Amino acid sequence: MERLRQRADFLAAAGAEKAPAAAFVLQARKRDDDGPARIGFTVTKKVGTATERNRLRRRLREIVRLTGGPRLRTGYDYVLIGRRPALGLPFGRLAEDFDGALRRVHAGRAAVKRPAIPSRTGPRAPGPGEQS
RNA sequence: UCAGUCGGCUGGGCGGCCGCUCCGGCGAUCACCGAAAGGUGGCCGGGGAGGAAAGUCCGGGCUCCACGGACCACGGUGGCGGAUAACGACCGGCGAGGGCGACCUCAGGGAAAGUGCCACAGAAAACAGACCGCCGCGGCGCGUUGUGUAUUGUCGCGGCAAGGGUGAAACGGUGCGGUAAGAGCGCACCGCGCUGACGGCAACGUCGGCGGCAGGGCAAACCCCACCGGGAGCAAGACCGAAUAGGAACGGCGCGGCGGCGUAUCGCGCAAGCGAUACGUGGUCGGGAUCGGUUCGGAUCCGGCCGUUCGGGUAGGUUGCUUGAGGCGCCGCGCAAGCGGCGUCCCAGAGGAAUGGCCGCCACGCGGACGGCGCGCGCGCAAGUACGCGUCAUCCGCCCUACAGAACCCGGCUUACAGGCCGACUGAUGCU
Repeated sequence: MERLRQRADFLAAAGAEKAPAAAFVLQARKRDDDGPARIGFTVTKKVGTATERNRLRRRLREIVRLTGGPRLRTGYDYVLIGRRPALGLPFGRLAEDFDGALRRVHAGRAAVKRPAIPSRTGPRAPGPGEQS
């Protein structure tokens, strides 16, 4: 699994599809090439101390390694932004949330050419395009 | 046995499955990403967080920059000795205070160089002075049958600072003598100042002599004195090095505007033709510089485009990057901090940042239940029994571990921390 390292890649992913969950926010961006899927992690200082940030990033990384592997699409950059609840939630729950977020992110990409989204009198938050 | 003081160590163990990172070896010489520099990818073996890695409060190494010296400014330190690469930290003495004690805590140059401050309270806060008060004398009154004395009130003059009260602090303290009352006025002890001898490297201590006491506190208010101190930091620094913009050199094609003619190509059109672009040709108008030159006129160059090369340098990459005032063991020196010698070991090196995720068993700890034993105590004639404490065994549950994550490296300090272990010492009490 290739990791995102460059700041520019993170900034590019920040403007793409987002899928928030209790413990994290998943971002996904389609690149122009067909290279392998890459993933990066963002855990800010707001989350907690250095020990807590390390632990949070390691749990997220493990979820991606165990459950994400075959589901990540080639040519995509993913970014997981860690949130504080990820420290306490059970591991199985985190895996389910990641699975759901991945589906929403891919579906949102498919519906990206819809002009119908302003017509929906719905949520102004950049939430998921569908309810799961 | 109980109570306590000080110091040190430790910071769960074993196993299973799946991963991460670094090093070495083998394999491949290939594939992928990138413009390049460079990076990623296989198999085997080995290494992989802390006592605080933290705060970044001091000190050093290392790197770059600056640099003749002195003074000033600014900052720091402040009894003495030792140790060190260095320090305000460390070790051992010294002083003051607290504790029965082991020991703990605190301040540590100068207040007779100067300035400033001392709130509130209090009469008075620094230079002496006197609110209540104490004492004497005088006048008037009270008292007395009268006079005097004693007592007492009030006014005036004078002496005093013992007592009261205020305060963080009140012009040395306590006691005795002394006195009208008092006062270092006199004496003893303590304190203070000066001084001598002895001990100690020294800070200082011990003993003695002299002085009747002069000099309130704050220097963490300014200040004075002595000593120390260049600045910035691994995002330091070194090397490699895009795109874009800008710089330099070389080469090539072209002077610029306007209209004319010719040729070629393209578009539209059946065609004639029209339009656009490029090249050639000559006409007219025109900016700057240089050259030879009397002017006219002429020549070259610039302002334009294209290509190649070079240097600086951004993103990015590589390095610095872990062998070091290093760890461990033994011996020697030292009360100690620490120093020396010998032997031995290599012990994390990430970089949007590895050292992890899930699980099983065990140990430790905490809570609960029940039972056994011991002790205390209540009830009871007694058997016995309620309650509390300690301990042991079984079962169940909880935490399934505290504080916390290297970022160039060391020496200290400070702060956080579930628990466990060890040693030295002190005071009570019991037994021998």
